[in-house]
Amino acid sequence: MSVATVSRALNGSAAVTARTRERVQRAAARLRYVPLGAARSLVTRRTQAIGALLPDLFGEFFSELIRGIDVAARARGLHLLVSSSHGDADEAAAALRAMQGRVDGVLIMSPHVDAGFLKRHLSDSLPAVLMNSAAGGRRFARLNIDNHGGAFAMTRHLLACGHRDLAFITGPECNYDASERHRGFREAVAAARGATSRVLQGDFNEESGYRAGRALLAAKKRPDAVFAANDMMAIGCLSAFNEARVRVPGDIALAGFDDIPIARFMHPPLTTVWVRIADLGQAALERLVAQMDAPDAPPAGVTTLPCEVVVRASCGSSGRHTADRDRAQP
Amino acid sequence: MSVATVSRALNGSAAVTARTRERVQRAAARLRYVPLGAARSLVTRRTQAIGALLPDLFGEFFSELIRGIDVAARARGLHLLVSSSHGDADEAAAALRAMQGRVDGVLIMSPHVDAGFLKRHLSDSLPAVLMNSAAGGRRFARLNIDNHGGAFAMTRHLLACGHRDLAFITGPECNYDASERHRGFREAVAAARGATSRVLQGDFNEESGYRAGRALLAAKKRPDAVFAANDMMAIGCLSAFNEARVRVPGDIALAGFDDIPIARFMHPPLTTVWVRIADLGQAALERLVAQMDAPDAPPAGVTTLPCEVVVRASCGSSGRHTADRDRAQP
DNA sequence: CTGAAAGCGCTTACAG
DNA sequence: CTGAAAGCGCTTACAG
Repeated sequence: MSVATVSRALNGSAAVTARTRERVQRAAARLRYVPLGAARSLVTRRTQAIGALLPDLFGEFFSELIRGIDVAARARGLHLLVSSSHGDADEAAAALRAMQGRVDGVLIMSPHVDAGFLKRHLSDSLPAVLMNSAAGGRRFARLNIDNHGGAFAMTRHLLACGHRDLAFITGPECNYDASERHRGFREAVAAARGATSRVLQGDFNEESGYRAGRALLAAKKRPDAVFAANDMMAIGCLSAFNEARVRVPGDIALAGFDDIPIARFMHPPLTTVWVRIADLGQAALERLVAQMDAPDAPPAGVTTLPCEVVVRASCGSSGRHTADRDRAQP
Repeated sequence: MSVATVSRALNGSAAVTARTRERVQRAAARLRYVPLGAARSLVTRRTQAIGALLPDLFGEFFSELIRGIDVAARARGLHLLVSSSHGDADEAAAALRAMQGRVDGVLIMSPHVDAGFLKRHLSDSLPAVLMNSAAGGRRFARLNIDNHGGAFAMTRHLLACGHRDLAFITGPECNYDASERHRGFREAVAAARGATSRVLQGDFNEESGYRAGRALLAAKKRPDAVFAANDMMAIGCLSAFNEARVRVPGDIALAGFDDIPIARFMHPPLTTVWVRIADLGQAALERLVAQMDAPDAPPAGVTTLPCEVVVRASCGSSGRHTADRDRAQP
């Protein structure tokens, strides 16, 4: 039996008798034969792998995101190559270059990425989808969370609860999500009469939220409500308040962003903006696959995934309420 | 200039003049040429990639673990292929088979894996390292957390705090970490005079901890202390206690396991067992690389990483204390 | 130090 | 339906 026949049998070609296919499969199973990916890729020009370039892996946000990508990738028989934790643009560039020629497409989420960066480091022929990125232009498909809308809605919610003196804990500078969330906050405050606000710098980690919380407690006048640009910082901030016996929401209201799985288990359960993180990963992968299948199709443009305010106990009452414990796990 | 020379220049072969190398590199940069991984792999028999087979990706444990693996892999120029979320042994087997021929080695952490499974689905020639696995035998290197020792030490700590009526929330059945932690608890209780215990079934997710907490509150007699087999469940349990206005540690002490980054930000901060999760991933990768470099070396045996009880506020005082807020982030 | 040539293990027209 | 043969893009002895 020739290698050609074996190849056809294993790859499900129609031009093989059932008997032959079966014999081949049996033998392959017995010998635990697995075709060498490299050889196959060399001739098919497909690696059956996609790459994910991520900024970092701290916290539940990224485990959710990777999970969404992984599930969608496996459903399509694609392998997932991850690369993360690059502190600067050079490391991100190296990671991106190293992926080239090893993957059929890349998913990119990185604060260091802008149009020029991509032009320099990304082959024109490699399909790519940007997640939560300011850059993109016409060349790249983009998938964004509605950071601005979510932050705007949450700020409106805080105002509707009667809070007037608001504080915002920002994410890292130059981070697109962070700046969009900040913008949503700013605009909602500007549109409200009699509302004042202050801003504290954070970096999306718990520790920076904790520090911001301490700083707010030390201020001459404490705010009515604190809106942290993500849940991790809100949790850090909550920890500072709890430590100081400042009651939430009795003394200060507190809100986050992302609705990471743990948010509902806080004390008090955290009011936050629900982002379907895993869905973002999944949608991004599917967008990428579409691009890989039709490389000459027109660029896909920007898709924005909606967010939703999830009202729990940390902001005081506002009339509305969500029976959250009953909501299915994402 | 021949392709051979280009290849040598790009791969750092000594047999090339500096001038030639420079010309090649300049041209490669200008054309954004990246050697095709598949072709290179085919001839070198190295993919420069390693695979990580993980059971799931929920929560901070896995984001920490992947981070540790990723950092160590990048330091060695290796790509990281992840595969997770397989609900049963068949899916895990498919994932493992699909990786074969695409990676130079695999890191395996999966509750579905035992000696027979590995024998059936893993090529003899593929280096592999098992993390937190009961299986292994002589064929595989293993890297385990000292689950038993950590749980034993934590239970001793609870007893030293004066608690006598203990409850344990277990992890999923058939999970090695879970059963080892349970064993540590059981043995420490058995060795203590006058101590009683009860066990509640959990599955390592917050929700199951929450349910266990509710069940404990509904019991005729509440325990003095609850030891959850991981932090996620402890957090869920804490949420149930907080909701019911049961004070921790005033009314019931509570301890977890893993010391995920968020544990210290709970209210009260969670006493738990510190596991250097990222270090586990990193150590496993280094063990794997050693095996890849010396495939004929004798199998490495079992390494057990120590754990450490981190005393925070959730279990009441015991004399000892850890200045935890000051501990450097891992 | 450089080049010509073989060969890695597959897939896929092309014959038969 | 099956097989012989070319070729994918690299690396690496082997000559020169």
